[in-house]
Amino acid sequence: MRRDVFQAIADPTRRAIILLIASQAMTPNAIAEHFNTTRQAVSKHLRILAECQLVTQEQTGREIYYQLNGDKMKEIDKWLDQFRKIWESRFNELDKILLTLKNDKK
Amino acid sequence: MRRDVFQAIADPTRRAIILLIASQAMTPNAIAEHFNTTRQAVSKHLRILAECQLVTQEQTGREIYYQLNGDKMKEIDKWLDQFRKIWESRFNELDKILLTLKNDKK
DNA sequence: TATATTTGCAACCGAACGGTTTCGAAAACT
DNA sequence: AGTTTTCGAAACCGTTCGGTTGCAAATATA
Repeated sequence: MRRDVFQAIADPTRRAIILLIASQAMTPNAIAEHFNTTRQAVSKHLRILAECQLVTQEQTGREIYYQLNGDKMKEIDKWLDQFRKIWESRFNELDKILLTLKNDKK
Repeated sequence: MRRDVFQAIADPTRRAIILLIASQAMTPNAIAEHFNTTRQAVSKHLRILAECQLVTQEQTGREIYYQLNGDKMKEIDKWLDQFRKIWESRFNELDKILLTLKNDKK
């Protein structure tokens, strides 16, 4: 299937699901109550989220609790890190210019 | 069109383009040289990236330089912030437990 | 045991996606 | 002026996506 985290968070419904279960594990039925779609559609989204390990399942009886996997969320954060360095270096360059202007004033 | 940042970064080629032009603005032809697709395919990706304002264009003559818009990248960072708070609070709870255990030891 | 609930899975459908090919417009070069 | 280069836009094609409907399996309840 080759699902990755970035494709998983591309869909707004899936992002809403992630936000919903971030603070508390929930069952598919409970999650589906928050959306205007069928339970099966939510189940499909959960399957995609599980495939890329963004959520983990925990079965108790016939109920399955879905929980957010924070570590996988950090993968996105890690990807953003590449650009933070660039932003930072750009800011430093701007900083140098501002410092130069300051020194020129004196 | 309804393009948003999350859909834009869902495609691996687009993420590669973003990384490529992050440090230096480039023309579509120059970008296309880095991929095994046609220039038109890259142009399509650039259009999508431009639609959600992840990249900005700057025309000089017949060449168009595409540049990454860092502010828009921060939108992703902002979205992640919601979860950082949750991670943090979870850590704090764990921290409390650990502290309690420590105190019990004494 | 019979019935209701919770869930995943398969089939189907219209829309969107990613790609190529083709074309036209504008700028640069000879 | 004629040619080359750079680029976006349109048409087309196969695949994937998000959704619904229907069904089967497993657990709980009467």
